Amino acid sequence: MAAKSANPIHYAGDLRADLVAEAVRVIAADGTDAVSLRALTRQLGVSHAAPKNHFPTKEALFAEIAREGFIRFENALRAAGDKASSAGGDALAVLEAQGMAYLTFAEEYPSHFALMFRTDLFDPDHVSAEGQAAFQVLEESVAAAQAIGWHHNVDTNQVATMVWSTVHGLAHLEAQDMPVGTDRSERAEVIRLAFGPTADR
Amino acid sequence: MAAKSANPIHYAGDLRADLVAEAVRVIAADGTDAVSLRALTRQLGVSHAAPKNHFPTKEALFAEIAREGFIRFENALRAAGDKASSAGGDALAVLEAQGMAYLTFAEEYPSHFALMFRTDLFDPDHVSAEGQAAFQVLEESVAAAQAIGWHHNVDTNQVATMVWSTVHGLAHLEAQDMPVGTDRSERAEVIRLAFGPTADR
DNA sequence: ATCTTCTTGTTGACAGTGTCAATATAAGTC
DNA sequence: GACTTATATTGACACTGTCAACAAGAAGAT
Repeated sequence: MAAKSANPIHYAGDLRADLVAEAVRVIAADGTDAVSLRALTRQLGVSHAAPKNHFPTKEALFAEIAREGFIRFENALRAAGDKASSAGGDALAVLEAQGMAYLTFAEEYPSHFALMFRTDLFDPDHVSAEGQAAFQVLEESVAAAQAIGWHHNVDTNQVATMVWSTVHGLAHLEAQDMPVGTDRSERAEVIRLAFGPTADR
Repeated sequence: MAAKSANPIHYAGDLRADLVAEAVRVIAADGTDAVSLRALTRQLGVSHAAPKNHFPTKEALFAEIAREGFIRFENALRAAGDKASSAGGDALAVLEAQGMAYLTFAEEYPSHFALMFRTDLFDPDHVSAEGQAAFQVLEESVAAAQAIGWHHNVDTNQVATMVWSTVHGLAHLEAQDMPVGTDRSERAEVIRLAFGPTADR
């Protein structure tokens, strides 16, 4: 009867998923710099080199979190748009709903959001597909809003960039706890201000 | 005749300034995570503990760079506003000029910009005064634009937040080399889109 | 001028980090 | 059964930020 084997070979559970989950926790608490692979392994009760099999490098772990972030992100945008649409909202209402979803996402998944745009922490090529898919959702909504008259005489790319920038900037400033001058409860007003009716609609 | 003394006691130059300058170089090239105090000392030819006298910790070095960033930032905003104003531009033209200055700053000082909003890398209290001063410049310009009719019936804080978010978001996305869908040469159009004439002006 | 104190640098040590190589065990495959 | 593959282990390496103890020169006081 071997006394407490020193070699429990297989991890009880999904180490890959648990590494991601634990890293997400650490990032939310103390930022991306606070992530230490060895600390993660200690927390999960495995040896310091165990992550190697799932993520060859720390960068790979970060890339995976960012990738998952972009996927959830796109889903959140689509869900918000669909909901607004089936509630009878017009194309501009859909766009506003997606803007709010952007902010909600950044608030609900701060760790993912913190990584998604940190191109210095991982190779952006590994998530470019997911990132472009997310931007495309916004771009489609912008085009739809233009079709009903909103900024109808302006290049779609430009309007989409404006929309994305506004909502991304607010999300980023809020994520950094910047004193944005206005209360978070008034985010909808701020978005409506940028997306709001123009002279030609 | 002492052969190449092993103890050059005083650094020939301003070590504090050189540490900052070298760190800025590294950040611009490889991001904040690539900054290593020991690598900096090697580059400057001093011992690994030399920075201690000027920056007790790495965080202090980052805070100093961010602080300098916010100061230059405020100056850039003021200069752009003054220039537009004395060129005969109205309050809205001033605001647009400051928006462009925001983007130019992020482009010219990418390292400072990368640090300024990284509240996980240093104590934000150390730069809050400089940060608020910069935001106040924008807020004043917004108030002036409202005085000539632009979004005149909306809370100034909300409009200022919208303005800041848009311009900050675009700067941040560009800094991360995100495919913002529109060319950089069209940034002015994007800003004008967000700050542009509304139904009531 | 001498003594003292302060500033700014030095060396040496410490625990902690990511990554690699070599190894061992369990699970899956023929 | 034997063989391969996947997953984990230990041990090592160079590197990191920080601390303590110390030294040399500058600045000030007497």
